[in-house]
Amino acid sequence: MAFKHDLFAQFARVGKALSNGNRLELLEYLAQGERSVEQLSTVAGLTVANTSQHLQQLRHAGMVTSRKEGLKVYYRISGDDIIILLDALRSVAERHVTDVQYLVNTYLTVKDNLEPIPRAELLERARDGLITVLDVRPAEEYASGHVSGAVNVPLKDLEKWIKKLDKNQEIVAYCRGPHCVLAFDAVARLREKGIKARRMEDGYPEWKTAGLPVEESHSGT
Amino acid sequence: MAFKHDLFAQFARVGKALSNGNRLELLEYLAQGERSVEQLSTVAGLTVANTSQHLQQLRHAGMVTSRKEGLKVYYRISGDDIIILLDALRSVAERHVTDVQYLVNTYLTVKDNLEPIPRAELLERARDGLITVLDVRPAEEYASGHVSGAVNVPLKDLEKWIKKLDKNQEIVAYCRGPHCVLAFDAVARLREKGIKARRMEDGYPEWKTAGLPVEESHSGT
DNA sequence: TTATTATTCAATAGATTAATTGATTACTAG
DNA sequence: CTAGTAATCAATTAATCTATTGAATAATAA
Repeated sequence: MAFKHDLFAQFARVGKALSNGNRLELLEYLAQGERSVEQLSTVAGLTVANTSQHLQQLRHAGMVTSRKEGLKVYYRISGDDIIILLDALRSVAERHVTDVQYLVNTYLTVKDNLEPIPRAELLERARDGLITVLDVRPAEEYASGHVSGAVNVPLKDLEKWIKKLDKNQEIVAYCRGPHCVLAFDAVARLREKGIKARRMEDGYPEWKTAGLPVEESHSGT
Repeated sequence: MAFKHDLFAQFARVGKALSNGNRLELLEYLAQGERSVEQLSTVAGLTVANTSQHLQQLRHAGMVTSRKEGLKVYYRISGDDIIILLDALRSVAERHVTDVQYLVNTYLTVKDNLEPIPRAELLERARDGLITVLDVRPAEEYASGHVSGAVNVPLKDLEKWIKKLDKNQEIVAYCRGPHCVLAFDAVARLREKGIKARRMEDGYPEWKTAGLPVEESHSGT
C-alpha cells in the first residue's frame, strides 16, 4: 500500500500547484506563450520575488519549464496537457461552484444570446471569408502567437477601429480563455454599434492546443 | 480586475480540493460509485472523523454530493467532469513529475509489452466473443457497477479461477483506474500461467464516463 | 426511555503556505 | 573593474491546513 500512498502524494503535488489563485493566474498568462518573470509579475500584480517563488513551485510540480537568456529567465508551460488540465479545472469550477456561476453571470453575460461560436465552425467560415477574426489581447501577447489570420485590436483601440469598419462584416472576437473578459467586452461594444459580433469558444491556448492553425513568433526575443 | 482576482480565487478552491493525497484517494474510490463515510474511511485508512472532514471539503469545492439514508451518509462524485479532471491531473503528473514516472515504472510495469488495450477495441472484440473481460476489484465495488459482461474475480480468488479456465481464452483485466495495481497484478499472474492477458486502458470510471455499456446496481442498498 | 451506531462538530497542536523584506547571485554594458 | 538589471535566495510573520481527540447530534432498535 505504500505505493498507492506515494502515488497519491505525488498527484497531490500537481494539485497543490493549482491550489492558489495567483498561480492559476500565472498559468493563464503562460498558456498564451513564453514570458519573463518580470512580465508575469507586472501582469499578475505581484512582486517579482513572490512571482519567482510561485514559478518555482510550478516548476517543481512539472507544470512549467524555464530557460535563461541573458539577464532574463523565460518560463513556459511544459506541455499541452497542462492547458487541458486547466480547462478541466475551470469547467468543473464553473459547473459545480456556485460562486463561479454567480461571478460569470454577473460579469460575463451580455444580455443576448452569447453562445460562443465553436472552433470548427469559425475555421470554416473564416476560410470562406465570411467573418473577421479579432484578437483583443494586448499587442505583445498577439505578437507571441495568435490565431492564423486574426487581426489584433487591443480593447483600447477598439472604438477607433470600429469607425473604419464595414458594418456588414461579421466579427468573432477571442482573447485568453473561456473566462477572459476582453472578448466579452469587445463583443458587447461592437453590438452597441450595431455590428454583428460573437465570441469565439475558449481562447488562444485552447485553439492552439486543438492543433488549429496559428502564427507564432519564433524569433529569439 | 477584482473580477479576475475573484474568479481565480474560486478556481483555486477546486485546486485546493486536489491538493491533498488523501482527498485524491477518496475521490478515486468515489469515482467507482457511491460510498458511505465508513466505507471510505476503511479503504483509505483514515479515521472516520478525518474522512468526514475531507469529504466536507470536497463538498464545499463542489466535487461531491451527499445524501443521508437512515444512519448512513452516502457520498458520490458530482459529475463526470470530475473524472475527466482527475484523469487530466493524473496524466499531467505522469508526464511531468519524475517521481511519478519512477513509481509507475517501479511498481506497475510488467516486463513485456504492457500496452493497454483501448476501450474501443475491447468493446469490439468482446462483442465478437474473442475475449473475457475481467473485473479484479473487490466484490462490493463490482456490485455497485461494472463493465457490461465483465466477470468479477477479486485478486485473492484469481489462482482458484485460473484453474478452471480455458488456457486459450484471452483475458482483458481492469480495475479502478490507470494506476490501480490490481489489474497490473492480475495480468502478471495470468501471464505466468501462460495465459494471454492484457490490461484495459484506464479503469471503470473512465469506461463509464466514455458512455460505454455498464451494469449498475440501482437498488437502495 | 435507553443504548447503539454513523456521522459531524469543536478545540487543539504541529506542519505547511503565502507574502514581505532585504541580501545575494548572475549577467551585461560601459 | 564598476554600475545596473533580472532573478533568486533566506528569514520572517501571519494565515491556513491536517490529523487527533473527545463531545455532540441524529437516526434506529430494544
